[in-house]
Amino acid sequence: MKDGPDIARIASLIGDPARANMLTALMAGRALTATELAHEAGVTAQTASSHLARLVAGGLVQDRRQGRHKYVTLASDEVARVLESLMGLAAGAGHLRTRTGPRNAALRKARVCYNHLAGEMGTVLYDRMHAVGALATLGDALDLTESGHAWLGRFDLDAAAFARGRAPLCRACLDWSERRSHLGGRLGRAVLARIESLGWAQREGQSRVIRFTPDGERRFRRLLVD
Amino acid sequence: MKDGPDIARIASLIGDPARANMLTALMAGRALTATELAHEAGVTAQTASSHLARLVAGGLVQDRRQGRHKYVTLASDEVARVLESLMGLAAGAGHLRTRTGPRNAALRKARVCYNHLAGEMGTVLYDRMHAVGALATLGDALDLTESGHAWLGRFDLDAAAFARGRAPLCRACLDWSERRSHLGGRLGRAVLARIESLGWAQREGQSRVIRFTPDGERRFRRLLVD
DNA sequence: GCGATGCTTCGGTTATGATCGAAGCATGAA
DNA sequence: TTCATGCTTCGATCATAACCGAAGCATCGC
Repeated sequence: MKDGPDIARIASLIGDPARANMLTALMAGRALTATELAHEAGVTAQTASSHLARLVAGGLVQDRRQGRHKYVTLASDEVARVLESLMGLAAGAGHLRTRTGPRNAALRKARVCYNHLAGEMGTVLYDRMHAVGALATLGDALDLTESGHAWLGRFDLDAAAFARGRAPLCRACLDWSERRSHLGGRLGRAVLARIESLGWAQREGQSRVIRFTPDGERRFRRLLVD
Repeated sequence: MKDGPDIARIASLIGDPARANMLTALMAGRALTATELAHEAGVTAQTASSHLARLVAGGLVQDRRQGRHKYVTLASDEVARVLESLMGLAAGAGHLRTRTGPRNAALRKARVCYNHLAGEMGTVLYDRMHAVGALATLGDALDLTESGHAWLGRFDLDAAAFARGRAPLCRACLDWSERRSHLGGRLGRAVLARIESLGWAQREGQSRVIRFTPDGERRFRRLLVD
């Protein structure tokens, strides 16, 4: 009756529609200002302010003041993963908020999950890296293997260059549309950044959609199978 | 602003303290009756009835009538995993509902997560099976390898005997106390059942705690390292 | 048949919190 | 300085839903 962590506390935080909209918007990985989030949630600046105060107190988001702006981001990758898994449940229960349309198809194809690549393209990458032995799971710690370091050369990425931070280098993140894992962590972020800097794909407006160019997708897929 | 599944819908379901208590109680894996759940939640039978109706409608639990009783279980392993990950967030935010005590230590050591073994003992099993190559991850699909089938012989378990069901045979489930994966899925359930039938451990009362006997723990650990 | 038990429906009370208008307080620009 | 912008605090309104008492309806045991 009273063992374990207080699950209701944070669930009720996510359970309010306005706050859920804010959190969903923050899944795009960008830092957003308080007024931008108010707009996303469809409420006035005053109410958004109180919502944000609660989210900060609950440890779900972080805020950073810069001049007269207040920039807000998700507090951690773990928060993003919980949100993603909740989306999986909601989608499975058949309660999509939007009818399936072209916009939704694009979301399923490729989108940003906090700061890394998700959707079909994300899982393809993850699966391939596993198949060639670039990734190895030991316990829950997903690790980049020796050959994985070399393999990353195709992307002109040097894993050794990443400073050792507290956040894990690799992270398996469950994808709500594909129902499988994709690559998260600092490496996931780096790969996405690389794809963008190569001009293979770019984020669409303020949404989570990542739009690959036809040529970009071809190059990306070829890089995987070679 | 309005893409993706309706996350607030289910989060608000979990967000009510009474319902959260019910769901936490159901994490023990047993089917509970409506009145038992009312007691767990600390509310009267009437209010529990309406809460349960909501949980069923939301797809979080399943109910089965038997005589004049109503037996309730979690709807799926996925629900259990989401709850477990929410506990991880809540625990990380430092908002445990109970002060750390002997009861809590037992919970961290070994407990049941829906229907499989969690806590330190669960992660030890998972790590070991990975280390000896009994488990392999391919994409998100965790799989039992050839050698894994043989390895299971130590437990007198024959994976081939499990009927092929819709639920995956193996499942990595994130542990809120250990912050790592443990073994879920039908195999996880079978292993726990085996441990119990061997008398190595048993569930404690109505809680989630699994109490190993000194001898049982010794045998279990020896089986892993041999 | 009878009473007891388990669950549900109905009605009404109450508390929580989501919301906004208006005013206050910073910061940055002119 | 003065004005505009971004955010917060205060106060009040209002809707939602959590809750229980009482009554209703099944099912079980006798």
